[in-house]
Amino acid sequence: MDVKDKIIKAIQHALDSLQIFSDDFMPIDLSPPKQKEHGDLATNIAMILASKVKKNPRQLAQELITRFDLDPGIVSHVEVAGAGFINFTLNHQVLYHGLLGIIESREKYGHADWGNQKKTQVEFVSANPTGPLTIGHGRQAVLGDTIARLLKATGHNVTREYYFNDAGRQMRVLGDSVRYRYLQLLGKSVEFPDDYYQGEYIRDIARHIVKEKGNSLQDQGVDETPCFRDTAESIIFQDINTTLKRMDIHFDVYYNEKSLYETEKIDRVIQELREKGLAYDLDGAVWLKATALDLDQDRVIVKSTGEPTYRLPDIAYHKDKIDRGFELIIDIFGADHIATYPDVLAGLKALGYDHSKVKVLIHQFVTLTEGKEKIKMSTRKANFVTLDELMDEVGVDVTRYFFLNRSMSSHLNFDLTLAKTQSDENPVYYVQYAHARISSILQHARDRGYDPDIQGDTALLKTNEEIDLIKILLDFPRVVSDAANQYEPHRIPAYLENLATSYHRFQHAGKMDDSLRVVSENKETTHARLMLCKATKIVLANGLELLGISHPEKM
RNA sequence: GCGCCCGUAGCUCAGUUGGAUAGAGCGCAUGCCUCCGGAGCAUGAGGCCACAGGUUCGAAUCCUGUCGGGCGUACCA
Repeated sequence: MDVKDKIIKAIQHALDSLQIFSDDFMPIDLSPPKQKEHGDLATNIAMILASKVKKNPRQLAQELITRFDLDPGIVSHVEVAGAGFINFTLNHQVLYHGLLGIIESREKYGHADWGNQKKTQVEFVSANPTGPLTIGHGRQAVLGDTIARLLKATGHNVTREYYFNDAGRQMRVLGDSVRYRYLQLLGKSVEFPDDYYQGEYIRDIARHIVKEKGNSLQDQGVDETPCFRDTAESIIFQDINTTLKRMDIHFDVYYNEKSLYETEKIDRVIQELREKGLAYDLDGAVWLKATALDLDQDRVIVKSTGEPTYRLPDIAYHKDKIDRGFELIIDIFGADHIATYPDVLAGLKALGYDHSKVKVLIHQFVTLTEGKEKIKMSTRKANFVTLDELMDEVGVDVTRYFFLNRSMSSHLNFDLTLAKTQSDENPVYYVQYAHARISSILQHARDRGYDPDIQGDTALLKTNEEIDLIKILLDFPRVVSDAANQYEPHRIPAYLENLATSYHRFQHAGKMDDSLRVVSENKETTHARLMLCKATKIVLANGLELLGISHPEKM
């Protein structure tokens, strides 16, 4: 990576000596070109500056490269190409050196420390306990967990948090739904309301209550005994946590909205807003003067019934996050919450807080299809596929990979029949297979008397397949840092598939040509190639680890 | 009506923040192992990057408009 800095410095030097200064702060772009014929790194600087200094870009590029002072031990070749690109080819020594670095760093390879242990919170899932987690929640759960993993790997001090509310109207309806099922189980003929929770799990909870309490609650309304609601909540929450654990997702903090009331944080927010003239009364309700904060309409924060709307606790909650010292606060929401967060940010601004610490990531919905049928998901109507059902069907690794494979801003089309029938052709197996295959070849080498931990002469690695593979391995830290920095986990699977392809190609070469076999009579090449295998295995494992996906030794 | 997201191969999706000849997986066609894992490798067919303008050396990417789909636009969360 210092290699890149050295080249940028050389370019900067050349520009200085030509008396070219770009006054607007413009970083010099130096990135790997798409095609390998164009070298390892390329810059477009000559094309960008050409018009400013009134020169033809190619000519300017020529002038620049004659002024470069680069160690040939680092950059073996520089050329002007295309419309004025400057392409750099790295000396293989740089690659060999990097390869050794991977093996030394092991499970730390790809990790970085630019997060500076910044106190970071990732809030996700945050589903109220009204039913089992669905495929829709799954996308968010996996995204949130993986973003947390990426941030941790880049040196952030990460807290995973789950925010929930077990007090509102939803929970009352839930409790009453259970009560109705309970009465039905006791043989009462009561009609189950259409807009109540229809799911089978409600019956299960009711059965549980019958078992525990018999018919002793048959004359109790939902407001007279907390039993229906509390039992439902505790069973459902347990269920949610079991599902999350199954996906290897663990939260550090469960934050209950209720506590915001108990500690009077809600009241204080209203008071403070009033003092600043940013809240006012109208029609018996309390309004947030959002128009004074560049939003298009004012919003109710306390209803005329005296109950707050979701906005108020959300503002108080985010204020509390900042008060707890978080310097980076990541909220992961589904597209249905798109309208709510500007009010929350405006509220924070109104309270004098730095809302730029809050990053709101919106993921689009999962549209579920079965063949060509589109299924509308709704917890209330019991029209959903649970995450557990999905994992039963395709397994945890496939489930996680499926959600991570695509960018969160794109709508995810989930074809159930396809997921079931093609599960063993999922690209996740392709990546895992490469890892297992390496384990196997390392074992094979040991069986033949080789010690894979002996350091070989890396300079013997020089076929196209070997060099390409090393270059991809060395790109891993950049990919991880970019993925973390942009909150885009899907870059990791894309990278891993590419890496797996490159590895398979490398090992396959030995099938076509004996002199390219990894394990052979030639001790020197064998030791060198085993190092390449080991380094690849490390990167595959580290990458899969970041995704929360297993990296089996055997499949 | 207004706001956000999306429109790229038959299907599902990438596209390194504006770069060189637009990619992968699945599906389709054709090849490749007596020995390191065939859950693999190679080759091929398949594209008006939704459409129309604009910005510049250069646009799938940025701007404007149109069409199509999703989600919002609550004194629901």
